[in-house]
Amino acid sequence: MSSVDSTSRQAGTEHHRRATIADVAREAGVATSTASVVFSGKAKVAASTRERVLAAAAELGYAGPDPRAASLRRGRSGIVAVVLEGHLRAAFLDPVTTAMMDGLTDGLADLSAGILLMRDEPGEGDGSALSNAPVDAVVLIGCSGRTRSSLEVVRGRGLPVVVIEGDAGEGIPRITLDNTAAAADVARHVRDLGHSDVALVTLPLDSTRERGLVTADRITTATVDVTIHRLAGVREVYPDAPAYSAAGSLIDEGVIVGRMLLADAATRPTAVIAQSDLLAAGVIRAAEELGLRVPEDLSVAGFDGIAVDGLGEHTLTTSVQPAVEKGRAAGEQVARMLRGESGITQHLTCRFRAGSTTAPPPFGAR
Amino acid sequence: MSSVDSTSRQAGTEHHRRATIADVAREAGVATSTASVVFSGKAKVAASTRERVLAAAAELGYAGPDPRAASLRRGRSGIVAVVLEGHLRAAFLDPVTTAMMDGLTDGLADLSAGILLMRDEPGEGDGSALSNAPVDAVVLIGCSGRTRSSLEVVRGRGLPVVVIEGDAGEGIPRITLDNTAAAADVARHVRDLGHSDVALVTLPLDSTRERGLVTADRITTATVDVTIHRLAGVREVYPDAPAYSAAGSLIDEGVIVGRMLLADAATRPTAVIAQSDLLAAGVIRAAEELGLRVPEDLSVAGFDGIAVDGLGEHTLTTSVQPAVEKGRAAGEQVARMLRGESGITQHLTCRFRAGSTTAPPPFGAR
DNA sequence: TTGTACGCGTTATCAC
DNA sequence: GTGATAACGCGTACAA
Repeated sequence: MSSVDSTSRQAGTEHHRRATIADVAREAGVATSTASVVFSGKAKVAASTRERVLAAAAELGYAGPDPRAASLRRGRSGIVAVVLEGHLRAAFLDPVTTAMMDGLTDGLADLSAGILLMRDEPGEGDGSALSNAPVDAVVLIGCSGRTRSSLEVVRGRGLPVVVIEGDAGEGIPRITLDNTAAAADVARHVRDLGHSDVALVTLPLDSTRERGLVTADRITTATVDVTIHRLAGVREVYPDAPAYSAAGSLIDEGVIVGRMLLADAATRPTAVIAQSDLLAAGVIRAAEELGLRVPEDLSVAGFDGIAVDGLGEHTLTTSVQPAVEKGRAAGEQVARMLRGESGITQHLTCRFRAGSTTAPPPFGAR
Repeated sequence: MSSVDSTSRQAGTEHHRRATIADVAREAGVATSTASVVFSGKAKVAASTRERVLAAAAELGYAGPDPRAASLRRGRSGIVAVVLEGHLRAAFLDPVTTAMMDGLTDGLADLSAGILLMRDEPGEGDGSALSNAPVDAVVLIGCSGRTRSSLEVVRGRGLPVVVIEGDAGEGIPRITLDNTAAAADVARHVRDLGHSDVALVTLPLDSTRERGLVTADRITTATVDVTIHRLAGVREVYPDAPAYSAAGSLIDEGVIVGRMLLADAATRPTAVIAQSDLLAAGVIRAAEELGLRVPEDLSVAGFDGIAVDGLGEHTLTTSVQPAVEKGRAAGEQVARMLRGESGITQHLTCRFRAGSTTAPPPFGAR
């Protein structure tokens, strides 16, 4: 499947030893501190001196201060770790996560810090990569039980931490969403349209990601806060609506669960409220397969307010969560803490958006 | 939209100064070197001594060696930079990229290196973040003209570099795909089924991402290698097939271009060959909208071999590219170069997969 | 097995 | 504006 082809010289196999700033200074006939300042720009240097230093650097092939040494001296590496759970692929499959990462890069822009991707590996024993990584701060995403181990490591090192959508305990600033209230908003919209026969599609309840009917038992053992909160919100309006959990936030999962819900015309609901836009898109797909028109025959609502690739014409009725904002807020808190100020917990709110996928129930239904 | 809620103590605002390994050694009544060895495990230490050191560390709240100092001393930071072009969100929207990132983490696993995400920011002047980041090596992804600036910086610093799907010039190891041959395979399959009336949907030709008919002019000014090569492969079999470029590798783009191709029954092709699975999925969607059955009325082939979320029943006829392998190979080359060996350019090959979306042309259609 | 001493490459501080 | 000096915190020859 692969073939080795040509070799190539390794970059870095130069003469002997890489030039240091001291070498450059000597070559230029100035003090090392002066050379340093030329590169950092932290003080004024005569134009002529600067020239000489730069010339010497070019001469010696010196490409600027070694970041490792600079980190040690400054006590800052300019890197912020982002800890995700599970495979990176899974994390980035979720549009909400990627939007959030985008916001994070924005929020961190002032620091011009890089983002170090890390998985929260439960099996990794003590060390994990987090203990050896030269990072200035850590952002924990979706801190469920598993992320706790990462948290210990981080606190032990005394690094600033921000948690997005999760609870890391006392004293750790968080970025949270009003999931319950927002879900209730969606449910009220559906109720106000006249629907009384409603089914719910939830995100996974726990790390087993089991697909199927959500029973009272399963709710009490659920561990994923987002799922729990959004479910609670809808249940404020529809206390008895049946709920089915999906194995993930995927269109195809929505299709599968959608078929389960819609297959039997006798028990078919007039509206489906899904806990994510991807699931909602899947439900719509399932409905269309069955020849149902959305929203005429079936109303479908989602959650997140992302642009679903492949949804086509429809504008989903949904609750738009400030995904980019979440990331930005986290980035800003990190910046604050690095400045020595205290981190602030922020609650962000979602905004209901009425789309074209919900309408009054079909005439005659219920 | 957001509300400040509660403040919290900043982690890291401790007593006075963080304990160092020297403090721990003193407290434990051993030499610093002994304490160091206890943490690194690079030599044998008497169990009793180890205990004392660990106890002292716990006492002082010492959480292990400072990674910044360790990096300087070792000359390694344990971080590999991955340079993507454009917004992170856009990059991670592409399933191929995320799969590749997954492979990269695997390939880098031996090094237990972290991945530092960086954008190739053309506007960022000289420095960019790359010059100040304490990284051991760099992986450049999709090195088109723009990534050149990053490349300069990296070479200047003498860091090992690997380029995935791009050409960075002499002496830089690359990971490439046999795009042309693989595309030709797909085209031959379609031809062997009996299709002679075929249309192509291509990826963007250049950074303008213009959507529309691909003319000879546009091909000569195209800059995206992947697009050019895959197009060339198909044209080996169908030299005169009309091609339409999409504005990106998205299902919705496939839908748009698909409609353009299929709207008019008179000029409708019997098969569409798309340059990515997402585009193919969109074309299928467009076909189904128009009441065409796939593959009975229209054959559709893609490229990539990814699992398209939302494609439902169909198994796409496609060329499966070793996306994860690409990442893994890059990771392995980085590992090699860090070991002091020379980097090797690797050509990976795609594997044709016949799916359920292609079939002989409808009876009567010439 | 344990201890001593040096240097990794910078940058902050203070004099000049 | 420039120069000398002292850390930054650790790893590791080398000697004991």
